[in-house]
This record gives sequence, structure tokens and C-alpha cells, in this order.
Amino acid sequence: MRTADLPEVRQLSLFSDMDEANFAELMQGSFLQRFPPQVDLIHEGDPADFLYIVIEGGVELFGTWNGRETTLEFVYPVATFILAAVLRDAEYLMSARTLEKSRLLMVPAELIRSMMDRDPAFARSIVHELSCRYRAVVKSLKDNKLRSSIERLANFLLRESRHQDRHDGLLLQVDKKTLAQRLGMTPENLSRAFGTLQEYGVTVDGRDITFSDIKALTILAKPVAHIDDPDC
Amino acid sequence: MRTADLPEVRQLSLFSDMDEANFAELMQGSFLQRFPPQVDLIHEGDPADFLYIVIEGGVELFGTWNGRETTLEFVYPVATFILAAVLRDAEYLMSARTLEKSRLLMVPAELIRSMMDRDPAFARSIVHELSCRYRAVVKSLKDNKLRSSIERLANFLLRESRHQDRHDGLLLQVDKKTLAQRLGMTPENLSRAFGTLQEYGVTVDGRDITFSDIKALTILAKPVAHIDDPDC
DNA sequence: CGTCACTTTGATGCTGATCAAAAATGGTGG
DNA sequence: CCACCATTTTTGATCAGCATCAAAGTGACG
Repeated sequence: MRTADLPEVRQLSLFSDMDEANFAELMQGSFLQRFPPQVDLIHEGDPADFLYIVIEGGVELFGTWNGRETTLEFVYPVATFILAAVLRDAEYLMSARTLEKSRLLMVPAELIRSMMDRDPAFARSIVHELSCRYRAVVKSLKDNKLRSSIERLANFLLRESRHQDRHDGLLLQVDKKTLAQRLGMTPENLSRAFGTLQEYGVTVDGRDITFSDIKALTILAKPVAHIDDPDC
Repeated sequence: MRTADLPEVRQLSLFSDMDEANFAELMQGSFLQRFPPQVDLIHEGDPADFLYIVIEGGVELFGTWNGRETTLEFVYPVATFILAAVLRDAEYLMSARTLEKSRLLMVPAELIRSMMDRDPAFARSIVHELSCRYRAVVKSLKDNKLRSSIERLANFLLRESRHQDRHDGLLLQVDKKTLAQRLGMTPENLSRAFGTLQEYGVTVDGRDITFSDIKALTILAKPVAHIDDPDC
């Protein structure tokens, strides 16, 4: 990969603590690559050849079964995906495709594993990242099992609004079809759910969502730290 | 904890590779404790004081929101739970209670974290265990989002049957009420689902389930490695 | 043998899926 | 810039899955 990109990557919390020489060796074998939107990156069942890190853009992780497909997670900068498969040298459990034009750092799995044994600071960072990913999936499972689709949507809007440093709305990062899949509902139902949220002061204009009564929306959504907090 | 229990614990894959002296130090601060059934062990939101390891018995992990409760996972020997919270020094995301009479090893969280920094082999084992837990939750999420309740039940029966080294049925480890919660359905619905499975050769006698046509059941369940395989 | 919790069965209603089609949107080439 | 096309989104009608409510049946245990 290009030397010009190195300082940027070095600052990622995953790499910032490790030994300089080890970092150089890790990057020697890695690729920082650009992808167009909607490119299939990996497929469930593939052997875990690379650890992926989203530097720019966005990635959708999804799973399939019996002809059905569901979105498991959106990954935005800066975060890893399929770390667990890499660490276990196992097959991917999820498939991944780019949501938009993206820059991804690809680190060979074998290199990650050997470096973990040699660089304790790197091992610590990996553990930190992996536990973060773990807790994100647990939150997602709770969101799905404990909430109705409207409640999931309302909480998603509040989370995303906060993530965008706003209190009065948000701009959807994905199309409504994909959002529906992420929220575990059909596009038709998502559309109707947005309709219902009008009663709670939510107006929709394409991808632009505005809240006029965040209090009412919050009362409906009932966000809690153990499902909705962005930090791990 | 008692010295008599040490050899047994030492053989757990989590501890088998670590340095002898370090293991002794870890155990010095730990407790191997017996609990009756239905004891609340931890509650979501509590600070992560201990890592728990199920040595004997069984534990239910569950989450709550807005007055609702759902079972996230059953944990049987030998496995850890709430490892991620311990590693991040964070609050538990899940609550836990014993399902039956159980023996649990409780290791102080701070001790786990400091030992990870000192013993590389132990750090490796922790990473191995954590990625295993991670993949289990991902599988659970896929199970929930991609399958109907009958499909989840059918697959649960097949998995559990295999786990019990049988091909013709199984003995439920929990009551049907708890199983229903684990499968994301109501007890009423679980009862009716068992009724439907009669058409696929499943007979139910209390906790004793028998398959007379495992082929038909498998065609209905369509188990796949990336959701149903027990290994990580 | 009575009590209590679990389980089953039945009736009914809500949530969300499916099917169908119209409307809106966005990208493309003339 | 506009017309055209493909895709996304919305709307409407209907249906299936699952929850809820109610009540009866079953079994474990003091």
C-alpha cells in the first residue's frame, strides 16, 4: 500500500499502540483499496483471508438462509468487520458488500494472527475492538427480540440523529429498501411506519428526516443505554 | 477456592495453556461457588466485577426492555459468560440467572485484565473464547431474523438432539416456558408449534421429544453450518 | 389430596408480510 | 434541458403468523 496513507492508518486505535516496526511489517502485506458501490466483498462460507477495516464509505454485512436475506449491520469508518473469523481462522458467518464508494484496508488474516502473538499492545487493541463488536451484536439481538418494528425505527432515527450531531433530524445514509432490511421489516412496512411516526412529529422528505417533537418521539422509542448507546 | 477443585479448572481450555504460577494467582482470588436454581446472578447495568464460568449446571442470559424480557442464550459447561463486559470494564448488557443447581467459577474482572497483560498464552485463550462467543451471537441473530418460529424450533430440536449424541430425539434441558422465550415465541405458540411438528414425526411426552422421521424434520428445518454448527 | 405452576386448547385480534399497482425519483442519452 | 426508462417508494387490499386473553387440563410437590 502507498506510503502516503500510512500516517492515517497508524492513528486508528487498532494500530496506534503497537510497535513501529511491527506496524510497518503489518502494512507491508496489506492493501488499501477503493471499491465502487454495491460490490460484493466477501461471502458467507469463504475462508477468512483478510481482516477488513472501513476507512471511508460504508459496508453492509448481511446473512442469507433458504433464499432469504437480512442485513445484520452497517459498518462505517472507522471499524473492522469479520474480526472473529480472522482470529479463529474460520469461515465467514456473514457476507459483505459496499453501500457506497469506499476505501477499505485489507490485512492478511495470517499476518494479524502472528502479529498478535508478537505484539502485546496490538493484542490488547484487538481484544478491545472484538469486545466492542461483540457488544454491538448483543445490542442488535436485544433490539430485534424486544421491540416492535416501529419501536426499532424510532430508536434507529434517534440514534442516527445523535450520531450526526443533530437533535432535530437526520439524513439517511442508505436507501429505504436497505434500511428496511436492516430494521427487519419490508419496504412497504417501513413506509407505513414512517407514516405512523408523523403523529409523533416526524416528517420525511426523501432521505431527509426532520423531528418537530423529539419529546413525543423519545417517549415512543424509550431508548436505553444497554441497547442504544453507541459506545461499547 | 478449594485446592481439590483446581485440577478440574486447570483443564479448561481457557486456562490450560497459561503459566502455572499465573494460574495459581488467578485462582487465589477466585471463587468456585454452588448456586440453587433460579438465582439471579447479575443484572444488566451492573458493573462487571467478575468473569463467570459455568462448570456444572446451566445459566440463562436474558435482556429486558420496557417491561418485556427475552432469553438471549443458554450457557452450559464449560463456557464463560459476560466476557466482553469484563474485558472492557463496562456494564453488563445482559442479566443472568441459574436454570438449575449450578457450580460457577467467579474470577475477579480486574485479575483477568491484568493477567491478560502478563500472560500471552492466557491472552490468546481469551481471544479464542471471545471470538467463539461473538460468532454464537451472530448465529443467534441470523436464526432470529431469517427464520419463522417453527423453523427455529425445528432447528433447535435437531441441534440439541445432536448435542445429546442422539439421532432419534432429545430431552429438553429447560421447561417449555423458558424454551419459548429462548426461541422468541410465547408458550402458547410453542405448544402449537409442537403440534404442527407432529406432521413431521415429532412426538412430545413432557420433556421427552422423539423423532420418527428425522428426514422430514430436516427438510423442514434446513439446518446450515453458518447458523447451526455448534463449533465456532 | 389440594394447591400452584406449567401446559394445552380455543377464540379473537394485532402486527407485519405479501401481492398488486400507482406514484415518485433518479439516472441516461438524445 | 427534456423525455424516457429503471428503480425506489408509496398506497391499497388481503392474508399469514403470532400474540393475547381466557379457561381447562396436567403434573409436581408439600
